Amino acid sequence: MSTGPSRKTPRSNRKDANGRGAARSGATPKREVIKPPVTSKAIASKPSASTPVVAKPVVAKWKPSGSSGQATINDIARLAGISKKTVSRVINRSPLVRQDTREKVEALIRKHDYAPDPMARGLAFRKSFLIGMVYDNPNAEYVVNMQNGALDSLRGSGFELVVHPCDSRSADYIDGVRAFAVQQRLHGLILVPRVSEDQALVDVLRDIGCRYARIGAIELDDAAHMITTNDREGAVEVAKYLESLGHRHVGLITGPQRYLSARERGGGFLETLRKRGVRVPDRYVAEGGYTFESGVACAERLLALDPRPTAIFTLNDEMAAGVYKAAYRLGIRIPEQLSVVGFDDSPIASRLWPSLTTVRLPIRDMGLRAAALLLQDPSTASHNKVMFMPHLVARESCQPPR
Amino acid sequence: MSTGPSRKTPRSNRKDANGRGAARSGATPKREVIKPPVTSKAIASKPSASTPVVAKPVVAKWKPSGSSGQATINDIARLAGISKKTVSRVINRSPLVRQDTREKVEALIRKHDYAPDPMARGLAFRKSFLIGMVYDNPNAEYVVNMQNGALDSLRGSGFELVVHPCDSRSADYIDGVRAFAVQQRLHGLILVPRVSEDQALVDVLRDIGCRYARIGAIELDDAAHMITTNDREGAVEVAKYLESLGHRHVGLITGPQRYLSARERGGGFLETLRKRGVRVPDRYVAEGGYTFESGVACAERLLALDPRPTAIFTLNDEMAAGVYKAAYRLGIRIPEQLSVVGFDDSPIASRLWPSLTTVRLPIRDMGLRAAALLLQDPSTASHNKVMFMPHLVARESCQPPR
DNA sequence: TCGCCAATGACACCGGTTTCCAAAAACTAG
DNA sequence: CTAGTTTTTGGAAACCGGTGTCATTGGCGA
Repeated sequence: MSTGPSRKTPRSNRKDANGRGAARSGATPKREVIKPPVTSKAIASKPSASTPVVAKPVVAKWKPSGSSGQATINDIARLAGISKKTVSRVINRSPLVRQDTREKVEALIRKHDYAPDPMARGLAFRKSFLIGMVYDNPNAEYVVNMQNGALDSLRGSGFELVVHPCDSRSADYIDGVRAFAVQQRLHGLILVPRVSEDQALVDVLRDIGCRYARIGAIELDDAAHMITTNDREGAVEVAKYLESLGHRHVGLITGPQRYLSARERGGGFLETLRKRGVRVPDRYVAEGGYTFESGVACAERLLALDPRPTAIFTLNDEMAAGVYKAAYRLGIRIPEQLSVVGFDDSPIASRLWPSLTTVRLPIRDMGLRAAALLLQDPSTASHNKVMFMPHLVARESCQPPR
Repeated sequence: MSTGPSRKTPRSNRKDANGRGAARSGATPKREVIKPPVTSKAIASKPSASTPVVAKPVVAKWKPSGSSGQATINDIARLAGISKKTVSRVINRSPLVRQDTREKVEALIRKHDYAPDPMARGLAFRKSFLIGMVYDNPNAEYVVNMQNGALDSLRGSGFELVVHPCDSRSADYIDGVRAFAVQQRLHGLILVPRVSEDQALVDVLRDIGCRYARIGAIELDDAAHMITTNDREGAVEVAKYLESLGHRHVGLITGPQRYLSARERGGGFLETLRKRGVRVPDRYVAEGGYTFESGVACAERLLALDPRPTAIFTLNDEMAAGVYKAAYRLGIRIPEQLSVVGFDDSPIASRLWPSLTTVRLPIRDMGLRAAALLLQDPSTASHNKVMFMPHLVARESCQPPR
C-alpha cells in the first residue's frame, strides 16, 4: 500500500500553496449584483439557424463532454483559456468582465450552441427557471390565449411555462399549488381568474415567498403584480351603445355575484343606463351562472316579461349563445326584434348567426404582460399594476328597436 | 492476477487498502436497477391534507435546513439515523433496502412533507422531470383538453408539463423544439396533431434521443408511441347514419387534403356511402380549410346545386357552424330542409341552434394515455400503440329528408 | 511606494446520485 | 460449532454543471 496518496482532505480547509491570504476581511463584499439570467439565445440570435453542434477540437485532448453532445461551461472555459467562473459571469451579465473577454466567450457560446443547464443553474440559485400558470377556468380559449401570451414573453428568456390546472372548489387545491410552487422552486406564478380572486391562495403564496402576478381581478392586496381589465368600462360602453340605439326596455343577465367581474360589469352597465335615464327594474335582471344553459333559462324568463325587453346584455358570450337559442325557440328574431350583446369576444361570438356584438378583452396581451412582470428584476420593480381597456366589437346582433 | 481487478476503474484506480478484493471479476456489477423515480406524493398520499411542514426536532441540533423551510435528504437521513444513500434508495424504490428501514424512512418523508429537489435529482440523472407538449393547433379546446388529460397522468408523479406552442409553417420551428428538448433535458415530448404529422421533426427527436408520443396522426415510424383515433371509423358512422335516415343527396365539406385527418375522414365517409348505394358526385364535395369562413363559402356553393343536398357533412364543427350561417342566409331551415353533421364535438356544437350532431373524440383520454406512455419505464415497454374510437353524438341537426 | 479598483481565479457548495468499499448478516462446508 | 464465502446494508467521497465567497493579480493615481 506504499502507494496510497492518503488523499483524505475531504472538504478540508486546505489553503495550501497560497496559504497566507485572507488578510483584510473588512472590505465590503462587493456582491457582484447581477442582471436577470439569460441564455445564449438571448446573448445573440444565431446568425444562421443551422449551426450544428459540432465541436471543433481546438485544444487537442477535448471533445464535447460525454456523448450527450452538449457543451458544458467547463468546455467553454477551457476553449477560452479562462476559468469557468468568468464564463459564468458572462452568462449572467456581470459587469466585472473585460469587454474583449466577454466577446471571446460569447463567440464561443454561439459557436458551440452552448446553453447553460437550467437544472444546474437552478440548483445553485435555489430557484428554477420555470413560471407556473394556475388556472381553474372552463373557458379553453381564455386559457390558451393567456398561456400563449405568457409564452410570447418567455420565448428566448430561458424560462419555461408549466401549467397547473386545479379545482378551486376542492378543499385542498391550495395545498396543491403550494406544493407545486415550493417543490419546483418556481420563479413565479401567474394566477388566472377565478383562482386569482382567492385571497387565501394569495396569502399562502406570499407566505412561502413565491412571486405571483394576478390577472383580471381587483386588488386584494397591493404587494403583488396585478393585471386587470377595466371590465366596468367595457360594460359602460355597452350601456351607452344600447341607449344610443334607442333601447328603453333592457334586460341584463349577470354572472354569479361572488365573482368580481360579474359585479363590475353588471354595476357599470346598470349605473350608466340609469344616468342616461333608462330604468332597469329588478325583474329585468337575472343572475346566470356564466353557462350556456343558464343563459337559456334566464333569457326565457326575461323574454316573457311585459313589456318584452328589446335588448339583452349578457355578461359573457356563452350566455349570449343561450339567449340566441331561447329567442329561436320563441320565434323572436335577432336583431330585428331583439338586440343581444355579450362579453369576452370568445370564438363563438363570430360563429353565431347573426354574429354577436360583444366586448373584447386583450387576453393574450395580459398574459404577455404578466409574464414580463414576473421576469423583471424584483428590485427594480417599476409599476406593477397594469390595467387594460376592453373595447366594444360591434357586429350584427344589434339594431334600433322597432 | 489475484490482485488486479483490471476493471479499469474509470477515474482513480486506487485499489488501496483491500487490495485483494474483486477476485471474481466475472460477477455482474449488480447495477441496482431501479424503478422509475417517484416523489413523496407517490409513496403515500398524505393521510391528512393539512399536515404542516413543522419540523419536530427529534435530534437536538437540527432544524429545517436554512430558512427555505424545505427539508433535505440529509435531514431525513439524520432523523432516521442512517445515511442519505439509503434514503435515496428508498426514494428510488431500490429493492436493496430492508423493509423496516424503508418504512421508517417513508414515515419521516411523509411527516416532514419532504420531496426531493427535482433540480438536484435532474442534475444527477442528467434528465429533467419535465414532459413537454408541442402544439400548433388553432383549436383551443383541443389543446386544453389534451393538456388537462396529460396532467391527469402526471399528477402525483413528480413530473410537470411544460407547454411549447410553435408555428409549424416557420422554417426553423424544428430547431426551436430541438433546443427545447435538449436544453431542458426533457423526459419526453407529447406531439399534438399537425406537428405530430411532421416526419422531419420526428427524425430530429429520434436523433437527439428524446422520447416522444405522437397523437392522432397515422404512423410515420414504428419506434414511437402512437395514440391515434380511428377517424375513418367515425366518418363511417356518420355515413351510415345519414344513409339510414334516408338521405340520397349528400354534400361533403372536407379539410385540406394535406392533413391525414381530412383524407381519413373524407375517405371513410365517401366509401361507406358508395358501398351503401349513395353516389356522391364530385361537385357535391368541396374542400374547405377547417375554418368558419371556408365553411360558409363551401356551403353556399353546395346549397346552390340542383338537386340541392338534403344533408351536409363537414369534417369539423367549425365549418358546420359556417353551414348554419349560409343556410340562415339562404332561408334554408335546419334540420327540416337540411341536415348537418360536424366532427370533433367542440363546445360550439352544443351552442348552435339546433344543436349539432357531431363526432366526439376522446381528446382528454388521449392526452392521459400519451403522458402515461412517456412515464412508463422504456425497458418494460408494453404496447405503445393505442387507438381510440370516436363516436357519433346525435343531437338535433338531423332528420329524414322531406 | 502605497492603496484602491477592475478583472480573474480557486474552491466550497447547491441537493441529490453513483461508485467504491467495508462491515454485518446469512449461508455454506468441514 | 467454527471458519470461509456470499449476500445485504450503509458510509465516504466523487460527481452532475453551474454559482457564491473570497483571495489574488495587475494597473493606476496619489
